[in-house]
Amino acid sequence: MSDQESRDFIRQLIRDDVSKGLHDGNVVTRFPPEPNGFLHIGHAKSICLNFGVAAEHDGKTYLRFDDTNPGKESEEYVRAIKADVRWLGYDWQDCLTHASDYFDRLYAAAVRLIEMDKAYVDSLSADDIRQYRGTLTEPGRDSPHRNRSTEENLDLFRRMQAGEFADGEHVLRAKINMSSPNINLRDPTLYRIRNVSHQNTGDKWHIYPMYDFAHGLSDAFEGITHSLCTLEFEDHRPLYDWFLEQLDPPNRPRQIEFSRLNLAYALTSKRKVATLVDEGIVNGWDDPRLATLAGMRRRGYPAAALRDFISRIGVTKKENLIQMGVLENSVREHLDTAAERRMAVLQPLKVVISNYPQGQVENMVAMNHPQQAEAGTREVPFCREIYIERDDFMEDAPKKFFRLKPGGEVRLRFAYIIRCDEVIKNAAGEVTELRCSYDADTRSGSGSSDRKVKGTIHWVSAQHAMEAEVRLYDRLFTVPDPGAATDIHAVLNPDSLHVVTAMLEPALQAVHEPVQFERLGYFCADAIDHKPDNPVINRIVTLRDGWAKIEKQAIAGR
RNA sequence: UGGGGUGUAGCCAAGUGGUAAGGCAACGGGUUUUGAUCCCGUCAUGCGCAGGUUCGAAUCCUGCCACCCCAGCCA
Repeated sequence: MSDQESRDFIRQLIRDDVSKGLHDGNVVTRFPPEPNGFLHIGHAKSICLNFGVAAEHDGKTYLRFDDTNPGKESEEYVRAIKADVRWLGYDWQDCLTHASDYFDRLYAAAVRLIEMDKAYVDSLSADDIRQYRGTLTEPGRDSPHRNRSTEENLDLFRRMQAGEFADGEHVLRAKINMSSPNINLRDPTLYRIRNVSHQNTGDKWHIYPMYDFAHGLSDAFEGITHSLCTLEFEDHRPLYDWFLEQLDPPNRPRQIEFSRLNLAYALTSKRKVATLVDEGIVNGWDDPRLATLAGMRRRGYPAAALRDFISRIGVTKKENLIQMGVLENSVREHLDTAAERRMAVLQPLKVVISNYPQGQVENMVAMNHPQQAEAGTREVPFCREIYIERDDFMEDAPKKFFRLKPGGEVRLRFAYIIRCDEVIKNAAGEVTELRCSYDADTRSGSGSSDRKVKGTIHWVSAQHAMEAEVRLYDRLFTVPDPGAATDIHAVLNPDSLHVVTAMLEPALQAVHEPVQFERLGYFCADAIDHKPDNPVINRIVTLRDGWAKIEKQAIAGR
């Protein structure tokens, strides 16, 4: 753990609590997603914070599904969320719960509030309740049902749960203060009628608790010491505390707010992502173009890189917009140290080495990692006909172009230096083949020549290469102006997924399963749409497990 | 315009009265059989603004300004 990680205000505050002996020095946190969609990069901040801070104090963290709104939630999402949290590297051990696990206790707590004359059944319509609530600048008015007798409230509430009423006929409200300057305290709804079955409790309940009522009490039931949530719940804290004061549970959690992660150009709104999925614009919540954790996993982002990214951005109460480059830098760093290198050619251009013996095959020794000898080596077959990347040749090359051009020389990585002698074109004037000659003294590692050339390029043997379909992905769904665009159609980029044919070297073929080619993710270190003027574009292709990395050289003049 | 928050570089972020850490980005240079990596260097006389207190202020006080959140029977 770095100093940076241990210094945010939440960690300081928790450290203070622990040193003061609060909660006997225990730290218990929770990550409470609603199972109504997949987790995205924003959730990673909350997961890392909650699990991280508890682990630092040998505490525990609950994974609690906040499933108080049946109909919008599903078991599919529960499974996906568990998988994502695990993949991110966190273990909730035996602390897996649901708000619905507490429905009985929550109901009992509501009854107690009624008995204390702190809650009542309101029979106003949703519209009327809104009218009575007042506005930001005007106080609200008491509902005509606010002074029902305890007996009548109890009876009505029991019958709400018994299924005697239709959705919306009644709600249970807390009796607090209709003229509070904090709108959350103007008699908030505790329970509403929902005659639908719940993924966890079936048809047992006809009423379901609201977030504010369920959340703080669930925290208390679980012995949560620090309930970390995002800034928009700041106004809810007085209400959170009100429930605890009224019901006085043995454990008193404390709510602390921090600012959510906003990643520039990334689409994280559940509603919008759901729309993309529902309309078939992406191939599901784990589409590699999405900023979901599942999408990033399929894209080849290591979980450790995501954790590192989260630790870099810090935890504060300030609104923020993190640049994509910070994430990409974390990913690049992790891939660079861990990923083995392979060569591949995405857009092949045939090269015939005319002075290389017909039929001869040499096995060139290639390092699997340029810095880490432990990664070992592999043999890559070399012969007279090879493919190079079309972009690695330029007929009218500018001065600064270091790769192959007519009459120019370039190093074939792990092999020889070649010179371009002849450019062959078709009737349309397109370059179809290059005739080159090689310098036999420049074989890689032979030590027989210390000749240097400026450029080094990838290649694959035409005879040994396997042709495979590879999906290339642009970066995450982007918006032209991250602050401005809210219209979902403005963010669509349907051309961002390409299926291309690549020529893969044998060592990559071994880990490449053709039927699962979409396991190949694509990562733009310096993406085209990000920095249109940057002449250097580095592509890193990664495999998710048993993965390799393919790099390409820069493309000049783009 | 009621209530709750937040302002330190292009983006994050430390700093808690003793003279502005660090990261990303950017820029300049070196090494390199990936134009990658790596290495070296540059990048706030300034902390939203204006006053005040103090030997000394990003830190304390006063007054402004800007931005974000709240009027679901969503979370």
